[in-house]
Amino acid sequence: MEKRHVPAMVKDEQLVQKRRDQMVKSAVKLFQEKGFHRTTTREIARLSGFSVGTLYEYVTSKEDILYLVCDAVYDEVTDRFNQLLDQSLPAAERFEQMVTALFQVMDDMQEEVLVMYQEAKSLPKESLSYVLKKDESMTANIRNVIDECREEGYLTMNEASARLMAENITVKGHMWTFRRWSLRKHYTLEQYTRLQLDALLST
Amino acid sequence: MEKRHVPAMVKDEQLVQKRRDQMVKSAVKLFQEKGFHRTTTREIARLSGFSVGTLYEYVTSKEDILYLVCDAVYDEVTDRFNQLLDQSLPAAERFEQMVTALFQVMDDMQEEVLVMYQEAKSLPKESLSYVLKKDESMTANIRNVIDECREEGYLTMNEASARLMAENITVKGHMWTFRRWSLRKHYTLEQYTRLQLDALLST
Amino acid sequence: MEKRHVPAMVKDEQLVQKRRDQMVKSAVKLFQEKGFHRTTTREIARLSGFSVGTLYEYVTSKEDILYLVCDAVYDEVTDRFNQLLDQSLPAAERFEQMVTALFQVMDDMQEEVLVMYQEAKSLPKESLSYVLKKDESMTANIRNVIDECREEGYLTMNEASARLMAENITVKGHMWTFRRWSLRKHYTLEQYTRLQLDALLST
Amino acid sequence: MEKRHVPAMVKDEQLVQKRRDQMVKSAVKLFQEKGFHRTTTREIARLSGFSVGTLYEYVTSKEDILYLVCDAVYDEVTDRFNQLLDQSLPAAERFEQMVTALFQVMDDMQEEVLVMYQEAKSLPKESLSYVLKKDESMTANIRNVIDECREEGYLTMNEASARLMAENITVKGHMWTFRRWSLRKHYTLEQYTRLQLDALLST
DNA sequence: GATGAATGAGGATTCATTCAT
DNA sequence: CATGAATGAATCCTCATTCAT
Repeated sequence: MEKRHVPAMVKDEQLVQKRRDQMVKSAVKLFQEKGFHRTTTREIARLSGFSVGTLYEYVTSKEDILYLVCDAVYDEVTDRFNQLLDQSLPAAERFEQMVTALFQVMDDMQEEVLVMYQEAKSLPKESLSYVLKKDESMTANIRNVIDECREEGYLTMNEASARLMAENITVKGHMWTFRRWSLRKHYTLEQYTRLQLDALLST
Repeated sequence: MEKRHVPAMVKDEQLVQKRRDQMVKSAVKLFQEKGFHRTTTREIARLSGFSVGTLYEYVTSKEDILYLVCDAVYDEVTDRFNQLLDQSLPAAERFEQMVTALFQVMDDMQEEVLVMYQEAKSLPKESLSYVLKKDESMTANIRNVIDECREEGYLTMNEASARLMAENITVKGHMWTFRRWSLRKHYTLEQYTRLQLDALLST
Repeated sequence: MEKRHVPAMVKDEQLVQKRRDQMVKSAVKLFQEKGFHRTTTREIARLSGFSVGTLYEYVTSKEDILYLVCDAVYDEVTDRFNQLLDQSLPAAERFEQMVTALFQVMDDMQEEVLVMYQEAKSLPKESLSYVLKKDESMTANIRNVIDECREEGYLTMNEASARLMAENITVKGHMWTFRRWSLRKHYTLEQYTRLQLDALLST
Repeated sequence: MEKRHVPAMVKDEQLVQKRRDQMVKSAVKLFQEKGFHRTTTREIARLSGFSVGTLYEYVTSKEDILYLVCDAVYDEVTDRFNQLLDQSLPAAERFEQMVTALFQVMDDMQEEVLVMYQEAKSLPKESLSYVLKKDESMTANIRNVIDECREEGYLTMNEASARLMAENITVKGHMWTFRRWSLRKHYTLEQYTRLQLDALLST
């Protein structure tokens, strides 16, 4: 999936990457505290360690920053998730591992995921659909594991159920972040993972 | 649960209710299109059929409007949900009915629920916790049905699982609205309901 | 000096007078607390015990109220002042009595005088010059006493000095209100009066 | 006396000073014409030669501007006053010189002093008391000259009378501005000064 | 005569974006 | 490349005044 190109005035690619990383880091923190709309470009620049003028050398608009944030968060989520997966395991363990990994990543990246969840709607249409595609691709990965489990006979369910299970797992991951005000009161991550696995596998 | 009092300049309670209803209706529409922050008080007033000045006779701030929206949406969700429930059914049917009812309400009130979901975070702290309490109480209702099913032996699971199931059902309801871009492509409401029920009951 | 006519919708002259008295009383209190510009017509109406609508039955604009306030204050100042004067006294005593009376009235009507002093500048031109005329007439009264004292040989000074002495006395009266933050720290009204009399008469 | 710090967004201190000088100059003119409340920030910005946005780079609120005006006026009054004083003169001349200097400054800075006089009450409490302190310090300066004259035997009066004389002189200075509508009709500055000196010294 | 709901022009303030240095 | 001062459109909210009941 090709990324949406975000034009920069500065040519040095390395520098562009570095500055944008700083911006994303600051933006995540600020968006989390005050939301996208209540955060000013000045604040993002200041926290990033440079001036507004500089910020606009690396980005065309405030919305670009939000896009970069969403993009970066999704990339890191995907990376971490993939790193936790071990392709060689047998079906039963693959499934458990996959869910555990997903929830672990969501736990590690709570703030970032939450920000993306709550602010993505402010993206311009095109960027939004790019982000949704990333989500779909993540769900597709989950779906793959499910399908492999089905092929190995570990899970028995039809097409439609498998697809929905993938969606359900994605959402169960997300809800660990967006309903944390409720869930953390009653479960640790391990308990949450265990119980959701039980529910999914109807033990 | 006591509502947060929203002061009005106008004394006539009937009129206050009427005008606020108009405002809420307009606000839902506009918030859905452009989000809370991109919607102006003028637009809300115009769409409601009166002037900004009048709007501020019924509300203290823009945030009040958001609060009224969230409050109204939750009230209607709860009302409709309760109206669809039939206390006299046997356990198995009660459970199905409850889930079906919830999803039905979510489907009927997609826009409203979605707006509340996406904009509630812009509420001032106090109003936000009021809204969260409403959510908790809704989940508690679901939990009650689950507990009755457990008492009747229709469902067997421990405390922790029951609690989580309630949360899961709530979220499965919500996700029908916030993931509709994905779910509608593959399922009708009926299919979605059937499949989620199957998943919940591990048929 | 003919008063500026302030038109009213209501015909009953008695009622007009009564309502305006209420308004003036409320307005003085509010103007003193928050100044003319920060006081709203709604507040004046409420404190007067009737509605904004009613207020505008007795007055054409907010500025009218300020005019009524200034007018009323000046009238009462003049009344009280005159009542304290005893025309039959000999020169020396007349002078002391006049100054004492003036200061006494200023002390009694601090708030009112201060409000008039600080807000009169917000009057429309015409009303302002009416108020200034009242001030001139008050100073002229003082001047008369001075002139009588000169005629009786109690005071010896030329025309220009006499005129200025009248202005000085007027201002010494006013300053007891507008510099009260400083003067009250060091003098009682009696001390202030005594010392100013000494200064005027160069004892 | 430490000034109240007025924060600016712009870092360049020189520029801040320059822009604030422009603002103060424009504000004095506008406040004089229409008063603080009837003057808009836009007008001040326009007359200063920049935009509203720029204005708010140098000031936090409209009240800040009023504070800057009062502060600047008092500083200039004090400066000019001190420059006109000659410490080396003998008592009698010192006194005359001081009063003459004060009245001269008041005459030179009529508009500014008047504005400060009429609008200071709109300052927030803290700024107001700062301005009052400046006034006290000015009066204290006058008092010093009086005390020196007493020590040199040129003036004989007790403590309380000396203090009041200082207040009286201050007010006689101010009244040349706030009663100019009356005083200018009858006196030139020189006449006014001469007559007030006579009155003070009971010639 | 009294009421108070409705109006909308007006005002203070913010902030994304630009551009000269 | 970096800076940060300048811009002004946009936005929330207020309040004097009106007018239908």
